[in-house]
Amino acid sequence: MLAIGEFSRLTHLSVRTLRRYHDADLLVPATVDPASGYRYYSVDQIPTAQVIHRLRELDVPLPDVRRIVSSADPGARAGLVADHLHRLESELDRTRAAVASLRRLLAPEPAPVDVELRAVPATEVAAVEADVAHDEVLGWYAGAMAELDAVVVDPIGAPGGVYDNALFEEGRGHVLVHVPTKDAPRVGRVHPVVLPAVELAVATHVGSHDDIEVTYGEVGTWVVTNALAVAGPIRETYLVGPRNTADASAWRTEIGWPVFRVAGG
Amino acid sequence: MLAIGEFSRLTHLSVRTLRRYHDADLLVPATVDPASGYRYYSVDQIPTAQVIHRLRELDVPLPDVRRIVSSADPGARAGLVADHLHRLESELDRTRAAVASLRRLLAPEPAPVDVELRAVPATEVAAVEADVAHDEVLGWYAGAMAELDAVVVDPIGAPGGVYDNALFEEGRGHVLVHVPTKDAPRVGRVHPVVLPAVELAVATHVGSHDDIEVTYGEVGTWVVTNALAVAGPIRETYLVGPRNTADASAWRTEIGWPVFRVAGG
DNA sequence: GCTGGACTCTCCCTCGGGGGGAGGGTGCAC
DNA sequence: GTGCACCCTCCCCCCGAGGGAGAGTCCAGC
Repeated sequence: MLAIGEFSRLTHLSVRTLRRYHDADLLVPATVDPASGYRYYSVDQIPTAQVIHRLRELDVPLPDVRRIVSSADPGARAGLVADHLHRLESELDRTRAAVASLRRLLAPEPAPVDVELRAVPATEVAAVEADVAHDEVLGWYAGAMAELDAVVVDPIGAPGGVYDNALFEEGRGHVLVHVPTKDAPRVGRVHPVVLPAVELAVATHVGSHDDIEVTYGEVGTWVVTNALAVAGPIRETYLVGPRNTADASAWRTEIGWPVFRVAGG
Repeated sequence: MLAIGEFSRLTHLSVRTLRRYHDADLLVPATVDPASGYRYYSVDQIPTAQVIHRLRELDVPLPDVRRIVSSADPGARAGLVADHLHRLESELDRTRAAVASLRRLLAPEPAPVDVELRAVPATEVAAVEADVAHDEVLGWYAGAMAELDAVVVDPIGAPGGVYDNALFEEGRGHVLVHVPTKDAPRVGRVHPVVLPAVELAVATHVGSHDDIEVTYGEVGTWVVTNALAVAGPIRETYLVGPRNTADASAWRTEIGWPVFRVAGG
């Protein structure tokens, strides 16, 4: 039996952290003296402590660590770990995107963006929609678009998306992806939707979506300087996207922001 | 002039977050109505908001973000950003190491480790020492070892290190790297040191240092099961290391833990 | 000019995974 | 039997974000 200080020395986890792990039911001492409250650990607990240490280095949340170390079945354990490695990978993607975008934002002279005002009539489309959290949008989008592609055989234009502002303001919001078609079917999640008529401030973003926010900013500036105000969910149209070419620099995304004229303008 | 809600819509930063950035002097509204306290932003602030957004996605701490966006000189700004990208890279290394180690920890049957007790006499060495934070050890080590290599021309053995336990328990501690030699010089940070005589529990770790903790655990278990206790800073000896071969799987690191016999043993 | 509703303000609580330190009880070698 | 290192619990702080209460403000429509 090892006192907490000695166990700390053997595992390179601080005494404080060991106590917290006890409180969190993550690494319970082999015995606890009921009179003094002293924690005593067994040498058998060293490997467990090491696994916990590594998982925490990967920022795995404590409840998930508990689930992993308390799962007896090595197969299930490997699965849980694999899940977290996937999460790390997607975080890595996010980091890569932010780095790329930052480079362009800090580049000496960003290319100017042309913004125009366009009246768009009400349009019937085949759509899939849901309430989605901000960091799940990419995954949800891939699934929804695949389903649309499978169901809609005669698209009459480029696919698009409609993104509620709450998605950005509150981290969660309504998202809709669509393909324009006559007689939209009603299969699975796919169903017909009529997108309402709006007046859009439209700009075309060229290249990867990593720095699409730059174009959003340009549109926003244009909208404000032209005495307009933003009035509804953002529309995007994927003129050229991953389904057309793997070369992200060739992608063309139309960004449309519903606007209305401010009284004072 | 844009009210906070509109600016939020244009930048995809939440209203809450914008207020916090104001409090933190990070993104100060162009004007604040002194009577009502209402914040009003200018469209010129959109690009700044976007840079901040990206930096935060990279987990750059707010004070550092402030330093970056408030530095007028683009050169200095690029330098600050580059520093953070370096930090991201080293975090990535840490993640890689933790993943590799985790894989080995969860591997079905880890190789057994031979531990032996060895009396080591007092030894004179040429050393470089400092108080270092845990996450700076690797960088400090590289510099110190390079200086030792440059100064010590006639090493009579493999280099080594002595690591205070506080390094692990409190995240900061005394570290010493050394090369055994006769008549150690006193040049720059290099100076002679006599390592005291100790009794060491010694094991040899084979392979990359990513999972050296596994061997530490084995030594710890051995120490305890042999009725010994840990008594001082850890010693490592780099029998075969990066200076000998780039093939990490061939590295051999001797781990020595000073011990003394427990009375009851 | 008034009213209603959307918008904004400040202030405090919560969360997660740690660290610092106070104040007091324990274990054990001498 | 005494000194001292060790251990205990408890509370506060940190960061960067979100939730919600309660009150004040802006402005379009009437």
